[in-house]
Amino acid sequence: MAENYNSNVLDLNLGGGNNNGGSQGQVGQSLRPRCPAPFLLKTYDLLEEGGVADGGGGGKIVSWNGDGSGFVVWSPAEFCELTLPRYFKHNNFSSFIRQLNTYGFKKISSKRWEFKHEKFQRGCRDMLVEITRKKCEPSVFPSYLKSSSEENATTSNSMEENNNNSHQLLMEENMNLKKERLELQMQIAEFKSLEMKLLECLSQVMDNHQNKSRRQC
Amino acid sequence: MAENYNSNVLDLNLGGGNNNGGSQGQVGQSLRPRCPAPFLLKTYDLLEEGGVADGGGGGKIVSWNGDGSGFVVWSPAEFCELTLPRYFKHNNFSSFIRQLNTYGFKKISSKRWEFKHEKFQRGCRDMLVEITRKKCEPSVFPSYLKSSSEENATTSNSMEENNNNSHQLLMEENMNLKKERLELQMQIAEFKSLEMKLLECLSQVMDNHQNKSRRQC
DNA sequence: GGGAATATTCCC
DNA sequence: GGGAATATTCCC
Repeated sequence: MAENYNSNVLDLNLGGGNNNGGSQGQVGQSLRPRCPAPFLLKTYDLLEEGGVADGGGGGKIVSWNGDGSGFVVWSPAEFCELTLPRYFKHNNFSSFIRQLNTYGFKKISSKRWEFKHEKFQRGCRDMLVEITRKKCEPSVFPSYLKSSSEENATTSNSMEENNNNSHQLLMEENMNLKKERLELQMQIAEFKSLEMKLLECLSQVMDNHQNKSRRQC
Repeated sequence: MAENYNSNVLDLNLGGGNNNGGSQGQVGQSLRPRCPAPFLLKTYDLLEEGGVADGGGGGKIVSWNGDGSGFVVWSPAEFCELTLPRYFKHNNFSSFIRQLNTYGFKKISSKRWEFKHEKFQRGCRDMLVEITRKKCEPSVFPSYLKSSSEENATTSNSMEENNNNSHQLLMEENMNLKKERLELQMQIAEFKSLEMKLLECLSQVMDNHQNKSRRQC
């Protein structure tokens, strides 16, 4: 039994905020949260417990796959009805899938509901801390931000009434630019910290190398 | 009875996304959502129903205030235990309060849990659509950003002639921001190339190291 | 799959 | 009270 999660889908205090990182730019791979996201812990524990052992019919509802490198939802219907509500505040398969995607899991079979994540493996609960939510890292900016940089031409026709409007637009663009600037500055901060770490690493490796060479003389 | 919301706190499909506005920049008050936020509807309906009529002891749990201009949670404990879970996915008073604040309600008594919102009144369910989530409209930027955005605040007194002037200033600031952006982007490009070189260097050193070790065996 | 809105939680 | 992270939902 695992009534430790949601008794009645209430009394739960694991849900939202995670004391991860606070307000620190949080560099891609560098800073590591202290504890895994609640979603990951719940999903892991749910597997350790077999979802709910069995759905009454004797068949498994959900389990690790053969080599523990992923997991399979054998019975989506029972999974939704019996398993999900005991761990989460819903019983929708799609919400569960949405979370899997958010954390970078991949569906690896078209024939059954099997999912994998490099850092989500049987016996490796400690590794969960390595899994982070996908953030929009590569092209940092929301789609609506991209436009503003190129189309400020404002094909103004009716100048009169266009005044207020264009002012509004300018203000908006301005705001977006500032937001963008902040994001760029944060990226730069991250690069700086990354560079520092790389240099440190390099110097350690070289030190290490030298020491060994010396010892062998 | 109002088991129409959360039977077992599940089966609920009203929760999250609201088909309001789509992806349209959504300027302050202009675009009006077609339907009120789920939170507002639930809170309104919960009042129409008296929370759960009474808590068994005969006393009201929650109700409109005298003139219907606000509402009072008479018994927070019962409200959490009995009312909240029937309408929401939780039983935490603080989460309920957080939502009230998000939608701009005000606590109007230090002696009891009474809340008001101009557009939240008994008999005016249609008015709920006017209530919007507080977004970070006024000072969009995190505190540490404010500096630059306010330096040009132009404490506008003489509105008339200030129009053109502020427009001019905005354009200028805009231009500067774009220039700045370009510079930041170039810095980032450099960092990327630097990172690449460092990583390459590191890998060479390590290769080198390995080879030597091997040779010395 | 993933963007984006709302909901819930945690923390100041 | 409100900022910000995670969760849940809706929609493309």
